[in-house]
Amino acid sequence: MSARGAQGSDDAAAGEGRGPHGVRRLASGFAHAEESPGLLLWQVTNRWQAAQRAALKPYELTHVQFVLLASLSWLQAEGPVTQKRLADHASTDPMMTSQVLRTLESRGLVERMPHPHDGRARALAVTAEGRALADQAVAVVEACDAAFFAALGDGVGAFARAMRVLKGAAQGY
Amino acid sequence: MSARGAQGSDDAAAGEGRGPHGVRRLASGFAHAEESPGLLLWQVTNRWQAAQRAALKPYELTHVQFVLLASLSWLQAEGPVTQKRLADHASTDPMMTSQVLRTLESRGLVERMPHPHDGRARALAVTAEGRALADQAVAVVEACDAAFFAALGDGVGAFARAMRVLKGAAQGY
DNA sequence: TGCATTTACTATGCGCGCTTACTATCTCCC
DNA sequence: GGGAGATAGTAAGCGCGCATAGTAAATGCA
Repeated sequence: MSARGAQGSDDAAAGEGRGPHGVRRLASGFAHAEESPGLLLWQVTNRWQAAQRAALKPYELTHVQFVLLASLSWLQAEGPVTQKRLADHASTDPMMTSQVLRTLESRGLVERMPHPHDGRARALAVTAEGRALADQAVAVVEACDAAFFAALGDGVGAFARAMRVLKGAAQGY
Repeated sequence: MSARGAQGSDDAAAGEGRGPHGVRRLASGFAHAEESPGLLLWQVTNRWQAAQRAALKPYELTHVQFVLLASLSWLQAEGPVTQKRLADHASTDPMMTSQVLRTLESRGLVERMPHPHDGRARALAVTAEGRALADQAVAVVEACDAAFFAALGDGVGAFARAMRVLKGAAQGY
């Protein structure tokens, strides 16, 4: 990429070691947006999504489509799965879940049948084709994930733990 | 990658500490999507964005609009800022940067003048109103950020370090 | 039993994040 | 000087992520 050097110099000089937990400054006129944990989180996730997108491209699946397909494969062993249950498990928005599932249905990867006991709900099922695709995709996604987090080395365990803490803390929103 | 025996009967039990870097399994029939680092990263970021959205709502700013506005405030002390320079600094997509800046321009928060030395480029500037809004927003965003990462306690330093490692590693995409 | 509340799902709309394709300008190099 | 390639920016379009609002069916409670 282009001006890595120039940017790196002023960024690093200004942003480094300000305080124990990233105390940043709000000067009289402008903010030092810089590298807050949240900003880093956002930027890294964007990169991660780009990596996932690239890995899933051969299968014509988006990241969310893959997550829902794989989650459904996992869940459906325990009986009929509703859209809400799937959305809860995957932490996806119910509205988006509905929309993505209809896309997957139109591609013949899942089925959305009426629920046996609840007239409002749908009973979801992965088709044979969907299952086969998910099996392939899982492999490349896990390889992609491993490559992405390889830079952390042994630190990936601590990282995942921190993520679970944050996820749990943010639950109460 | 590593072929492993059948795993897991249930979510929580099965997902815990499998190996140094999250070796998960692809069983005969279904994937154990579970809690991979990447999935956690994605879910946590969605929560963080929701928190930011809520914090910025009173100012009628989205997260990206805020980032670009604040970044521009920070950058423009060093001379004329082009859209590309801003996009590089904020790690945002150039296309989206263009679009968001025009939104900010229509609200009178930034100006997009012709660049003095480059006929292709734009010289960006924050208006007085934009600067005032950014100053207010920075405060609430930082408070929001602090609250979000408070659950990590002292671990936030290690977390930010890990994020920088991942960001650097993902640079080579 | 009858009615209010809750719940599962869907329609619409906005903004992000990115892809592809295009114009206009700048820069390099002959 | 002049052409080739790189670079700054924009147009159109797709899918996620969510807010708002609405329908229909299930549940709770008198």
